[in-house]
Amino acid sequence: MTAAYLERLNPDQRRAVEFGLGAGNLFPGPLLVIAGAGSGKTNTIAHRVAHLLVNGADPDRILLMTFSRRAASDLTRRAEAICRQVMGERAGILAAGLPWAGTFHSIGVRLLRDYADQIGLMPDFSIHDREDSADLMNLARDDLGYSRMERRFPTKATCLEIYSRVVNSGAALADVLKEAFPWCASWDGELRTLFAAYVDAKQAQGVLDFDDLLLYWARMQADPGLAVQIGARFDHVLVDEYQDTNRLQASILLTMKPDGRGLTVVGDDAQSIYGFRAATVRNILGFPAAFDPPAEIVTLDRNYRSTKPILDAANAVIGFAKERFTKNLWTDRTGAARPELVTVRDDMEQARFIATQVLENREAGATLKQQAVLFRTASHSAVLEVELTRRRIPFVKFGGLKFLDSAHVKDVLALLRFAQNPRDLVAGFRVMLLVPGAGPATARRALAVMSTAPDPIGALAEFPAPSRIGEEWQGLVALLTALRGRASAWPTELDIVRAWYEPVLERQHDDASTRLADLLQLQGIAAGYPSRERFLTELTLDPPAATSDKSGVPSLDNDYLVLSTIHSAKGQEWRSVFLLNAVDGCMPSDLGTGTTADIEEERRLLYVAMTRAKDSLHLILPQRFYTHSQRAKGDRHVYASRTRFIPREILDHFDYVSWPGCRDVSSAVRPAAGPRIDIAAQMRSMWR
DNA sequence: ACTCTCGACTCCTGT
DNA sequence: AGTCGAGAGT
Repeated sequence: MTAAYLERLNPDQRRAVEFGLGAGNLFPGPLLVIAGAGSGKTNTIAHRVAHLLVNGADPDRILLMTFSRRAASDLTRRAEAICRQVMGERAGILAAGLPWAGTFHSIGVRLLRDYADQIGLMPDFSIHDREDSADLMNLARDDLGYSRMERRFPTKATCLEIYSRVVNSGAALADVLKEAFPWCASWDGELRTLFAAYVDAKQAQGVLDFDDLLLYWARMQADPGLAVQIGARFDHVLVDEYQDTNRLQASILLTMKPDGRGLTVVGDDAQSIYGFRAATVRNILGFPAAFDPPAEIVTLDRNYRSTKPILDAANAVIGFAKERFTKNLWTDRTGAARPELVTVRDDMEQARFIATQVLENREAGATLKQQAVLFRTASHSAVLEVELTRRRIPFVKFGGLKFLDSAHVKDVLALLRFAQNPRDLVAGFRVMLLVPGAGPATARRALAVMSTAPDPIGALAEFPAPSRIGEEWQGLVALLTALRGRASAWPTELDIVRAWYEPVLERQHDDASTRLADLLQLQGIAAGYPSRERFLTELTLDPPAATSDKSGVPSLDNDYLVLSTIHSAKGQEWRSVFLLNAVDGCMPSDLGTGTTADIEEERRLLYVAMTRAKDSLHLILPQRFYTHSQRAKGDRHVYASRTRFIPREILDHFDYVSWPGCRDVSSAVRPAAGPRIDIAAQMRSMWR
């Protein structure tokens, strides 16, 4: 069968698709595909999956792990489309899609629920997200008395970060402290005790955190019997974005397919940007040598996305990177425009420049959706968001604070989770504090009673709440009993949850009506899931990524500008890209410039941002920007300089302009925008 | 003993 | 916007 669909690929892509699959051989050795930015990576993986299926692979026995659920469904859809073209009617075998496509974490959950019995785990465990985990860490921290130390003990978030890093990197606590958290090194012993208590608490409550999903999976596979069993479920294992996996994920992979047969990993070491999550570029750099004979390497270095001047500039930036697979992307997309370094006075001007430019682009024929504004840190876009709202330019923001982070949404989810798992202390705590008159002490006592009772909700009904607490306590008990007894079906049970919660909302927030709208939106999302447990699990693992401006979520067919953190922009592309704050202190962020590795990661981050652009790229350099909340005496500004990743030697890859160009004369006379001194603050401080 | 309220302080990236 | 600690209030 001469396959027409293979003709569309370039020779390297074709090699990656066909590797090891000739002449009835269905179980090829390990393959590493180094896929540069814009090199048709997704297309290539989709073709490889399709090629496997066309050659008779069983879709139920293909494990496809990606970085996000969206990437998984993208790939599945494309592979299906190719199969339909090639196989016509016979593609019916793909009716169920690829059942084992998802993120490491979501696959982990499914396997753990399957094998729960054999590893002593309750199959209906609940999953804590980052903040729940931090809250539980805090409970343990309080119990141990660490919150009342003479010297301040690390915050709950820091404790969790340290714990997480130890787990994901497989390093010793002492080493992690020394390298990444030197200011906490003296707490070594206490932290160890704390982590032990944290683990005990999770187990007593039937709760797993994100890290556990990988850790339990890895431990499960450390058992030779189970490793073989699980490995044998899959003929092919494909992993995307391999540069952003950590040690734990690599060990899972290697124990599942020790000889590498059927194993394909794809990634780009130049785009490794999740080191802070313990991802290590070592995984991809060391992949070939993990096998004997070593894995085959295919490099995709032809870029189909960007014009030559943009690509040249990006190559120049990454050219300074310390260590990588040698590869320089090339393209035959011509184009005259070099990327622009645009100097503006401050972040107000930056916002004005972008709004103006975006509208100009639209006049010239680019839709808003074909343009994006990228930034290092979610808060960097605040001024721009105001400006866009003022000019009525619709936008959707990816990254940063999310829908699920707002207190009222978390309250409702905590209610559902507590009903689902009454031993979940974090959920219980949160729920009980909603009742007026109930504080931490009451909640603790009630939860203590529940934790030992065979029927926790029943025990809660018996619990003698202090008399100052009125009927609302009984109302909560009634609600939980109803949810526990499945008094109403999913998702209508959210109606009774909302009925109970609305008065709480009114009492606690001034803007209750906006928040109520969010809850209705949550209910809409809930309707998309078949059951409460699926809803809770999948929402935790795959939360909605975007927040939009206050005017509500633009529906998908509307045109809107994309604002995104660079991290969330991974894998995407736009005709025109603007990068905010391309200055030192933002790129690299002055928070994480401790080690060389940190700096190198920031360099790759800039590279990722630049390679999102197809036709036009603007890097904005505010001459100064304001740092907020430093002093009560008024905001201060700092003078910024161009990011160190674009040194003088490579400046000839850019055009250097300042904005507003033609209004220079008037700006020489007019006072600078933004407060130079905060007189209002001085007035206030006269009387204090 | 416990809850509530207020002001000061901190905010990077995310499965 | 949320967290944390101090101090007032019941």
